[in-house]
Amino acid sequence: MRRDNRLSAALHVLLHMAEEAHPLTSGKLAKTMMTNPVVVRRMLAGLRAKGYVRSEKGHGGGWTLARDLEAVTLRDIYDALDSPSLLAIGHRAENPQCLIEQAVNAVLNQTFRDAEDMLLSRFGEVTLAALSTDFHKRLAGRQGAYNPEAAHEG
Amino acid sequence: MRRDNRLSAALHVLLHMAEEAHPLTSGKLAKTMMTNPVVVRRMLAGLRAKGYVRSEKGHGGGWTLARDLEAVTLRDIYDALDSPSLLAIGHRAENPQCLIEQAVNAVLNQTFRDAEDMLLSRFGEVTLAALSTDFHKRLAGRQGAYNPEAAHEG
DNA sequence: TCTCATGTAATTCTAAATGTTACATGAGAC
DNA sequence: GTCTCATGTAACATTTAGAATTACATGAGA
Repeated sequence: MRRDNRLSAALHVLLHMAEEAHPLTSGKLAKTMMTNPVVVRRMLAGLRAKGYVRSEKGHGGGWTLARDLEAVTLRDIYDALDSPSLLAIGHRAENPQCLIEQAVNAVLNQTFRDAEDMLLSRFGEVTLAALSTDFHKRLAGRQGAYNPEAAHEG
Repeated sequence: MRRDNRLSAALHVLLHMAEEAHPLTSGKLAKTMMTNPVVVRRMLAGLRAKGYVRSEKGHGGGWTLARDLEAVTLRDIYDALDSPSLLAIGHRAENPQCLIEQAVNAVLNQTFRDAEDMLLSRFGEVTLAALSTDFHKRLAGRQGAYNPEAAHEG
């Protein structure tokens, strides 16, 4: 099954924005993400609607963070992306007449619910600030300055 | 995201087989599952390879269970279906040069791994016998005899 | 040898993410 | 004002993997 990358992509974009003082254009971000500007705009539109980022048109325009990194969790971003489904497996009919199917669904549903709850609560525990701290630790380990161009070569 | 139904479908089929003393044809099972005989055969081929079911050709042929219900867990079936991916979300590059992407992946990977482990260990705890018991409880509650035809009407 | 059922390859259908094109809108720069 | 830059968005194309279908070979009774 194909996997939805939007959460990963959104976090990546947000942290890049956090490293820059000026607005970043969707074109620039798209190059960073090796994707298309429209894909970036589409994704960020959801975050803007929830107030996590701002966008401005015209010269010098682009995207900027609208919130403190401490104030935003992965859960917030996940929700802003319209809560894409987390699990790749499921079952056939939601309200089957067949009692066997009901028994199967009962077990699977409970298990799936628990797994989703676990994922969401984990997401709620991690802030963008924590991710940023981790990034800067890695950066210090490399003893290099931040260079978004070089970071995405090859 | 579209969800993979094979685990649910396989469990459903296996429990139907458990209720019948004679072999069930893929055509009959397909009608039960409102799907196509080839889909059923393809799915059951994986289970047969692992020894959970048997198939026989010709008159009176079809599919039968090859193991005790107590001896098979949902995990066994999941593995026999070739371990379809459990999570619908993921990330972009597995070994990104970008340190931001690395930081993002580190958090997401750990979370995803934990969720998958939880699902698999849950699957390992539930036997087909437990599902069957649940089914028979529901059946007793309905005070009806088992009737696979009626169970899948409408 | 006829029929039934599986075995399996090849093809098509489908849904959802992803990617692309095209063009309208609005904000500076000049 | 108008040119350029950048977002906003609709419409369309591509991709991917599961699901469904078609077609035919194989083998086991009746």
